[in-house]
Amino acid sequence: MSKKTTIYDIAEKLNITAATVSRALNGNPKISEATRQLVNDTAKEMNYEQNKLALALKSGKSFNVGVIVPRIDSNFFASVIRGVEDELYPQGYHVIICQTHDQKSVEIENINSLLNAQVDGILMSISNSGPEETRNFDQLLKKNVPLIFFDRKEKIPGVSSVTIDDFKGGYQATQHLINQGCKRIAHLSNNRKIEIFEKRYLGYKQAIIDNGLEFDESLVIETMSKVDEGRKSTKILLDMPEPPDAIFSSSDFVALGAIQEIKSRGINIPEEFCVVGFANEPFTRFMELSITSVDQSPVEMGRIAAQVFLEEVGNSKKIKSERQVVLTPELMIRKSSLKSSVLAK
Amino acid sequence: MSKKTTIYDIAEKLNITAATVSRALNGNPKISEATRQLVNDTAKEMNYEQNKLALALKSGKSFNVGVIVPRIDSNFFASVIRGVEDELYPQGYHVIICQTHDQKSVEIENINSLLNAQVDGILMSISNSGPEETRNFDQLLKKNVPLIFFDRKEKIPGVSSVTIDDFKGGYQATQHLINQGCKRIAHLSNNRKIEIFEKRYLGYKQAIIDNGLEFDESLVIETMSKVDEGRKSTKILLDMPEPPDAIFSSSDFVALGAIQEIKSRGINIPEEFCVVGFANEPFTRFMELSITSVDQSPVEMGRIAAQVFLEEVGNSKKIKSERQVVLTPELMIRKSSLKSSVLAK
DNA sequence: AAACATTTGGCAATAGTTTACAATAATCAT
DNA sequence: ATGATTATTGTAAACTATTGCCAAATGTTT
Repeated sequence: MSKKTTIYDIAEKLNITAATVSRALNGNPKISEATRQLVNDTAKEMNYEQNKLALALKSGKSFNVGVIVPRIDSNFFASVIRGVEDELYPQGYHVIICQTHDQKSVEIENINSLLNAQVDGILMSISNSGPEETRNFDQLLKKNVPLIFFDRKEKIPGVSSVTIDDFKGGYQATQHLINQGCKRIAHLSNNRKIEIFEKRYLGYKQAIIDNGLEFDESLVIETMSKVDEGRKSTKILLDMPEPPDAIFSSSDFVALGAIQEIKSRGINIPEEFCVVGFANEPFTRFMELSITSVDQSPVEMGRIAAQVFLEEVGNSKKIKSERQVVLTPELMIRKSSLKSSVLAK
Repeated sequence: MSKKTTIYDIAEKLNITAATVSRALNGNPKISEATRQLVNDTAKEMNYEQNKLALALKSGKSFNVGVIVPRIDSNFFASVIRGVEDELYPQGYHVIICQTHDQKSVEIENINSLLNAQVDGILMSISNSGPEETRNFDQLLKKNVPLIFFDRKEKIPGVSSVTIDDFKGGYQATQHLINQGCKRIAHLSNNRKIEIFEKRYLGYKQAIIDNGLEFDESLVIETMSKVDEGRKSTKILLDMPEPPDAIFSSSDFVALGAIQEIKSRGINIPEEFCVVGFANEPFTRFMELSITSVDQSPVEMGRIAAQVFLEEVGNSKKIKSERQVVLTPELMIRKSSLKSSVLAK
């Protein structure tokens, strides 16, 4: 209906050129104060609003960035996105969100789609399932579109990333269990082709070795990050001839499943069995039997990823410096792993 | 670095016009099969990708829609967004997400910002705090940008919305508590200027009246949707001379706070006191004492909101039909309100 | 009054794509 | 062979905003 007003409309009304209007609105010093005032007033009066599309086409900057995550309805990713938004919004950027549902094929589609939507950059956490085929990162890099990984990354020269120290997270969690007196600690991991899961595993392993405990590979099970899968894997562990007395899980959901299974067998937590999760999902705090977990400061992670992006677009021409930001994880000790005897001392 | 290839590049290479290339790529029937083939092959070979910005500028459609929510790190909103994405993505749309943190001022900024990013429509759930000032919906409507509310809506003529039947949700929850034998049911509401909270309240009230129980306004407390606020309000209720024997809360988080407070006083749930929440957040299912809650089918809500949007853009010229889709809530009965005696019968 | 400097704003190109209209070439009928 | 018809492609404008270059217009100096 009411067509949007353009600088041409303003120009026509004032009997000047669109160029002048543009300059006036942009505070170009070559415009007289009088004209500037007049233009500004008329613009306001006519409800003028700059068409960002035209600007984007002209300047080659869309002021949109893409964020690709496995899924959005998880607290971790939602929080990272929140961090990204908090940082980017004040700079005039918008965030376009894509979910991969953990499928590489969708991931590839998403990247293409964002690319021809002319995003100024892509922040992403890679998906873990699908064939081994290479992704289309080359395209991105060739087009000089900044790419920044967070959490789940891939080693690509020249690409920045923001992660936590997953090795340390795994180590801390395991060390904590050992401090609680646990002797036979199992690990519910996830697809270890993904760096973060491999590192959590390595941290776990190292802590066991450093403390002179026996490392038993059969106590490590790769488990999808779902409650039911956690139950299943825990069944296997508890049915072993020599069952473990603690579980360190690389997922809170899996830890929850584990707890359900353990309780259903009448085993007391934490007295007889300790459990530690990973990600510090809100429910770990809410549970009556609150769950010890490793916090990844997701909002902070998002903020920093956004900052790195801003740096890279700022640098435009300069040497493209690869940054690898590593945040420190924090172990949130709760009831699921805190033996009262230890608490007492 | 490697400049993106445009239709001009293809045209030049083939010694034809950009117009012909454009037509060939778009399957215009006026182009010979031979040329079409040639152009398509060359385009593929040169890694051509349509510049969506240019298209957007030309056509006036950006293929972006804005989604405005109070916050993204809540399962409900994240799930709605997921539904919207699922529906819109296959149609070539992208979703731009904005959070208001429940502040009207931010909401206004968001709308402006999305508008001059030339979004093709806005789906939103309004914020509940801030001054009473009118919002800038008029602008939207004048510009003929489709606006669709979901969940938290406002009554605006000509604007479609997707909600659940909150009255029914409130009624069902309360009826369920009455069926369990509860006699004195309190309600932890929220800002009742927001339609959904008002309706849940009205449903609650009606159920009480229909069942011949005494309606006591002092048992209704407006409470922000936070765990701690839930505890506070529950303290007040329990300290009353004639305390309630059940709580229907319009928020799961508040219900959780209530449960914490009740338990801390040694009152048994559900035997002595029943609690029902609203939203069916995942943790209500996970808790050892699982919480009865009203499911709002958020993913479905998002899908439908997206469908309504697609209809409206499709209609373009036709009569702008206002649609009010109302979904049916589902009461998920769990331990926090299920007395074993009743279970037995 | 002439010469020069300065201010101000117009012209036209640019970004990449689409499309109404025009033009050319080829085919067919008379 | 001429005109009519069709098939295919080209021309140029449009979408909106920005910007280098240039031209008036104004003011200043001698």
